[in-house]
Amino acid sequence: MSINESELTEKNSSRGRWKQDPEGVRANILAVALEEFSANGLSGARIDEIAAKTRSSKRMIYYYFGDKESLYLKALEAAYKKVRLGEERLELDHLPPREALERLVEFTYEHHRNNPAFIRLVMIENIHHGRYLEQSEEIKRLNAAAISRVERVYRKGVEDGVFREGLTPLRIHWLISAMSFFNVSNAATFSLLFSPNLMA
Amino acid sequence: MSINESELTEKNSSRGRWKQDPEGVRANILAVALEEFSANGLSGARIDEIAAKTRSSKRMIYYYFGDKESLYLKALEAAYKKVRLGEERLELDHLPPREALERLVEFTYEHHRNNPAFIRLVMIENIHHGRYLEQSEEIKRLNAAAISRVERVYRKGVEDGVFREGLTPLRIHWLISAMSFFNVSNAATFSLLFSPNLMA
DNA sequence: GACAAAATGTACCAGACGGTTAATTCGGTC
DNA sequence: GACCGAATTAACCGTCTGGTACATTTTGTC
Repeated sequence: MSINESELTEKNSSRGRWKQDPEGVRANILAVALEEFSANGLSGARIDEIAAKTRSSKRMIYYYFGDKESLYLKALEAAYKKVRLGEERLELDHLPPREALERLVEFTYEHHRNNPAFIRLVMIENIHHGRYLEQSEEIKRLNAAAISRVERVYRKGVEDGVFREGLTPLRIHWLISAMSFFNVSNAATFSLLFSPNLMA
Repeated sequence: MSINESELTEKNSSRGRWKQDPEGVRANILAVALEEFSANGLSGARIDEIAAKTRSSKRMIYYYFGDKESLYLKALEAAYKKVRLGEERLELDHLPPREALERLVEFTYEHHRNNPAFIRLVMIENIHHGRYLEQSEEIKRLNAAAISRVERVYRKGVEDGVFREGLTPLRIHWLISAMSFFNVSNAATFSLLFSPNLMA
């Protein structure tokens, strides 16, 4: 799943001797697509532009992904996979509830801060009313797992008496997301409010 | 050029007598544009589509607004004008600080909830890194005024001893916005988490 | 009612863009 | 070393879409 950037630096000087590397090409296209879609939106992104930034060609995009929308969906999937996998690696179940929650919050905050592309993709998807998210059983599964993780931590916390009752895992997830998300998502419109004459 | 134009077929049965209403046309175009841009983004919105939903024509859009980006900017401006004007009408200065703040929070929350088109436009603008907001002195002015309002309320509140010190008006504005915004902005991706099997 | 200026209608275009066709080359296999 | 399917290339294509040219109608003014 990692993108191997080694070799491939062959100069096809003598012959048209390109290396075949299907998985690499796929991953490379996906990475570029993620960046482009997140920067320009689904309709704003240009297949030709994506192709140009890729190590391969436009034809390959269609060969592996079929059409623009499918490519977008795969990019979205990849982005969600990354966050959720990161959360899973925290191994919250092995921690006392309070620390688990702290760790989750910190991870989420840092992840969002370091991955504005993900945030923008989610914003874009929300503008589409989640039309594409909806089509991905994979993403639904990943998100359900995320909620489960929160639920396990919360339940244990309530049992231990360190968390108050009456909250739902969904609400907790919402709170964590909201605070971490908005900071990044609305950074642009907010940074305008930091203009000099406002800092009096 | 040819002699026989044969144009009297049925060009305008009732003597093409359309009404002229510049301001109305302008406003109508803006309203439709706001809706379309907020639904499809800057690149996703179609001028032809906007024109079709308008009472006038594509020609008029270009006559009054020049090009697509300018139209988008004017729509964005109109949206901001509406919120800020709403805030101004609250007349917070005439209220005790605590009530003023409550009133502002409630207004913001309700406004965002009732104007998802505005929220989506702001999201779209953030995806563009605020490239267009930046160009509008009008919006900057409106936002600065909004911060000032918060500042006056906060300062009076601190003087009266009902608010604690150490906060900045910007931070307060941020908090109010964040909580009201996320609810609407991420409604789509979150509603998927409400799927039946998650409500256990 | 003549005239200019503002406002609107009609028809059209050039380029962008998503997607395709058909041919070529690679990697492995027998 | 012939053969086949997977991978890849290069050249196209049809349509969509932002934008325009030009004619025409309305309104205000003298």
